[in-house]
Amino acid sequence: MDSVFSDTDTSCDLFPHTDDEDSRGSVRGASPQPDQQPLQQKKRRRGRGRSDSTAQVVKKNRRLKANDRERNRMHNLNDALDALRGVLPAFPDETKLTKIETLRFAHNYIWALSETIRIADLQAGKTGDPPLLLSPSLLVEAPSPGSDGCSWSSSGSSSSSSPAYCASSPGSPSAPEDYSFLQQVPVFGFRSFAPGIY
DNA sequence: TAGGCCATCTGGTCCT
DNA sequence: AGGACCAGATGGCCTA
Repeated sequence: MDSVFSDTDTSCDLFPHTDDEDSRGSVRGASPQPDQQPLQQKKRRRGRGRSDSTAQVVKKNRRLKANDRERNRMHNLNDALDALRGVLPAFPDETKLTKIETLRFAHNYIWALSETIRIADLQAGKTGDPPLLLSPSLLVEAPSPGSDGCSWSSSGSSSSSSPAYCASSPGSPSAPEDYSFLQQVPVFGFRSFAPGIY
């Protein structure tokens, strides 16, 4: 009963007809423009139907092009988000992260990795040994750094300060040697590792 | 069935 | 002028 319009109800395709009444608002009705209606009425009163309709067609075409660009823009954004999901630790049975979860998880993951590097550097400084390489077991299924152009160096900006929305993050090791927060990722899954921002 | 997530449309604003 | 970016609105789909 519901779907009078299919899920792909892109009005671009469904409303090719150039109706004078301009089906705007009949379906969407998103933002009722109080100014628009009087304007149209004013134009209509002038009786220049032909030129006005061409203006409307031009306007409509511009809108359709803008819609298309906006759609592509959002698709690009989603592609970037998918790429980000791809470099995050993943598990087959884990459901796909939502957009906000992906961003939060990536943020916390980067923070955890930089913490690991910072701690390793600290330990290396104490012992005089060369800096420890990250054990693969620490970064469970983590992507190989730099394999996708990511710069992985700590670059001196080892901000150990977890951002405000990471304060309650499980990725806050209680002890300097405690790396378990990274290993917890597969244990508890992403959603526990991607805490809310609040 | 309610709520969350998502895609799309749309108008406004800023930038080139 | 046209494109990019943004935020609000809307409706569909899915899951608990």
